[in-house]
Amino acid sequence: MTLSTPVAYGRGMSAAQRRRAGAAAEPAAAGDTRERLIRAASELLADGGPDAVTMRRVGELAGVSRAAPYRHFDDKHDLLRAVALRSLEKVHAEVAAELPTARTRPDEVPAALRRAFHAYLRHGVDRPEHYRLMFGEHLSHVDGTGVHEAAEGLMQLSVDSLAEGQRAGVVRSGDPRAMAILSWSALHGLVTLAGSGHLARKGLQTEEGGELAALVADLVAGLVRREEPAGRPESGTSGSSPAAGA
Amino acid sequence: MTLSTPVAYGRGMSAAQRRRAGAAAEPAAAGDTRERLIRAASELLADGGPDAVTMRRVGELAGVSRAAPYRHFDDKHDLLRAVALRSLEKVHAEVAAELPTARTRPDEVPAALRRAFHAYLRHGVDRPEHYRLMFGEHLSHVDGTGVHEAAEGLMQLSVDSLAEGQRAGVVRSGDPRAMAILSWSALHGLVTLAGSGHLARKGLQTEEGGELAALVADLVAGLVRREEPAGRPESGTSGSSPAAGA
DNA sequence: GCGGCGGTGTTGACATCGTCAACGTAGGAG
DNA sequence: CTCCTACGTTGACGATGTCAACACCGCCGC
Repeated sequence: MTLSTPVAYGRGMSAAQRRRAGAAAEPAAAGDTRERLIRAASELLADGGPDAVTMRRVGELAGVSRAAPYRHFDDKHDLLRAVALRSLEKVHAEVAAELPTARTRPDEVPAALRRAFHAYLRHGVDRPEHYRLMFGEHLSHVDGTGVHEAAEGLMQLSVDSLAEGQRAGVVRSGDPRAMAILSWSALHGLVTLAGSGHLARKGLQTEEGGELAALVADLVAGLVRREEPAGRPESGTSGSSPAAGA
Repeated sequence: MTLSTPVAYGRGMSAAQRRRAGAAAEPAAAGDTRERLIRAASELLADGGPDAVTMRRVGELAGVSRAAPYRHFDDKHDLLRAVALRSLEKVHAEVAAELPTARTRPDEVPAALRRAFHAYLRHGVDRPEHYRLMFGEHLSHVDGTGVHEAAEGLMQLSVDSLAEGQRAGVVRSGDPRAMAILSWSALHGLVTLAGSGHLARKGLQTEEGGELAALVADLVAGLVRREEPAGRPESGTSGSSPAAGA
């Protein structure tokens, strides 16, 4: 496929104007181009997969020329790293918003954990390309500057809430870090499996009731101390006994 | 880096002769070049990561020209798919060799599961690039022809042994498929985490005693019915209670 | 005021890559 | 013998990541 649209980079362009227009409010104007580059790369990634993310296209979508990104990022990897960090912050926020805290009533902890795990799963399944970017290829591979730390912070969320749950007496005893690693691992695996089509994917469409939801319920059930207060309808597929991972 | 070795493609070659020779019995000599191409790609992948796998280099390493691979594979993806399938077969064999069967004595089931899980982990950690190829990017992404099925077969191994363990009364009850999915997910996550450097990696050097080994022990402990017959020394890091996932 | 300077952006160019088309050859089928 | 098919080779094309060279613009010290 040959791209037929040459795209007018003309100096006139609208970049400058656009900057002026929406600049005022936020960190908008400062590093405006940089911001647009990240967003462009992110969009291309989501729409067309990793192969669609091309420095030229990123520049084009951001309204600059093909070499402009190199004024803001060392490298293509560097740009992708920025995208990954953006995504990690987002997941972090989404998960943290659901996680039980010291103020959560103890009997609501299991439900909170389910919601948090579910948020993680949903994020991974809804944005598979970003997920792969974060935890797949480039992260460990080349560099991890910042990404490692961000991922670490993400896991720390689990560690903290599990410890919290133990203090409240609703999470069973054990090294919370080991439990967090295993449960995060399981979530990670579920995202991968689901994204690969190995799992029925429909399970995630509604908040509850799907196959994935059932597996998450199993996972949580393995973490809590006894029986959860049955706040939810039967969780479909899964077996009867508490099944899942520390 | 400019490659300076032009490689002598001599017309003589031996491919045709070799084909005639072993054609009858197996796929042994048949597709000699094809075989070398796969191995070359595999080697390049292991040594230099995905970016090092280039059709030109693959051809060169296999002793043919840059376009020769296209006589055996549709595509670069097609070649990589063949490599992935090769790896999957290998993991399958390694895991299957350790997995408990109907002939395994019930009290040895936990140890067998530990060994099998460990074999999976070791494979993933030792050949990170191949692992990523199998379960990372290209699998779900573009095509999964054959790869999906192979991965499915891999998981079926777990399902079967869990069911077997249930029949022998040493694995707790529950839907074996759900348990297999969660435990495989956890393993997958552990491989990813370990390969990303999020985990201390040293744990895998010796068969037992490392952090990863401890996590595997936790995982298995969550699957078995009661207490395992304490065949192993204390497993370091992990908490006291059965921790891990179905 | 002004001269320089760093930040930002642009185009030109290069090596490399995946891939196709055209061509050559060698051995088996007719 | 001839033709066909399988296999391999080189030439070429478009696309890509990246660097070098150049242009603009706003800000600093003089």
